[in-house]
Amino acid sequence: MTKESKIPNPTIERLAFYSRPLEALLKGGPPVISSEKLAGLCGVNPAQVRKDLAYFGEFGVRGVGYEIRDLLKEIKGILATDREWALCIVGMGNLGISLVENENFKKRGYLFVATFDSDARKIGRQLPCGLTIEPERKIGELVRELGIEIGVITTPSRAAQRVTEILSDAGVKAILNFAPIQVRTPESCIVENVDFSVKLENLVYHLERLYKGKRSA
Amino acid sequence: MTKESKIPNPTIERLAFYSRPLEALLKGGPPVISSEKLAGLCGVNPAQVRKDLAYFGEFGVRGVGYEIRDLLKEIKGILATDREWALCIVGMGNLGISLVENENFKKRGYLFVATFDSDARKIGRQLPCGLTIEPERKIGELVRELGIEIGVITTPSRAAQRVTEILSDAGVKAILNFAPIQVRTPESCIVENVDFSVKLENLVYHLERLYKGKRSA
DNA sequence: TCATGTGAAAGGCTTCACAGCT
DNA sequence: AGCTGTGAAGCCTTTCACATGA
Repeated sequence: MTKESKIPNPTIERLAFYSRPLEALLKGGPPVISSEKLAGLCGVNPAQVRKDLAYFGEFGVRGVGYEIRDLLKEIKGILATDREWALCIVGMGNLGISLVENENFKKRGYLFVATFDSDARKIGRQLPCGLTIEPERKIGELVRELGIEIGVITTPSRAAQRVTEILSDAGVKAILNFAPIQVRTPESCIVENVDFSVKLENLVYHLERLYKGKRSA
Repeated sequence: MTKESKIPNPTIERLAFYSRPLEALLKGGPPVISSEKLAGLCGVNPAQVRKDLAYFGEFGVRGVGYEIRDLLKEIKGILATDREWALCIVGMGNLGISLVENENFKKRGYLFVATFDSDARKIGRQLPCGLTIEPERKIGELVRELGIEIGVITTPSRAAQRVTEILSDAGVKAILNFAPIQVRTPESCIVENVDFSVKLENLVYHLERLYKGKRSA
């Protein structure tokens, strides 16, 4: 690619962010968009949009803007969302089920191909999406067999570390962890955490400040 | 409070983060913890921990560390999680249900007191937690009646903007949005977004780079 | 003329290193 | 002696402002 020396992490997050309105804009409207307009839709600075994109190449036309279809293709190529990824999920409570059944993932190429739980009462149950809940001891076997690269953890906190180890031993290279705990992984395995409560705590902190009449950003 | 001139946003997120292991440590073990140990548990730099806490006061004892019980109390006071918050949720699909039924929220004082949906087939259904799904037109009435300060959006993207407006008109002051779309709100209403796919896109970007043997942080 | 691409400046956050207490 | 609290340095990210090119 172009120069790609060192890409800021926030840039990667924003690329994913940019792709959302671009997808919507594909379905009608002008075929070209300016950095200013895209920035407006995403709530960021126009220069930010240009700089983010410029890390990876020159996708725009000066005086005109960015061709939406091309831009989206480039972004998907950069993020590697132009291919399908096989995922498994461990912990089939309400949250696990809601993720597996979520159509947004499938649309974006994230395919759940196996589901696991440790609860004997859940094992063997068939889900609406067609998958059957497997026992945790089958993780190693199925990860290898199905070429699963990403594991999703939706277990209670106390099980998260154990499951992380099982997954990384099985060869999973990336983990999306919904348990509100910091899991340790070997170098070979990347983790992203999703913690809803942290977001709520952010909100209530700022709410409280507003109530007290303090100015904050 | 102390000086509190301008608190970095990441500091607030980390405070929530710190509270997780502290809660676990309350149940046994030594009553005091050093910034180094807490930092280790959270995967951050010890100086970061000290600086974060020092924005709000002097909670530690030099040469000793931080009293766990006191520190947790202070953090909860700062984040305003030492009181209960009334929430409502709009969009009772699988994700909505999993949030309402999630015990973690209740434990932290986030109480769902009303649930809404626009689908006539769902309205009137009683949930395991005891709440009944109400029609969206009742949002205004119930928000006022129950003193709801925070709204959670788990609708499809296309409904998210409309619901945001209904909620903010009703007087909700903060919104936690799970729809993968940027919603616009009046100044009086704060938003936090949770987008699972963005996290996955981050993971696959880094995975792809690893496969290609490129070094990245 | 218009909007991109990009050095340079500004701003914000993290880490260092050590003074200050216990 | 040990660990906190904190100015200062360093690093990273964002924003500005304008040269560049359609």
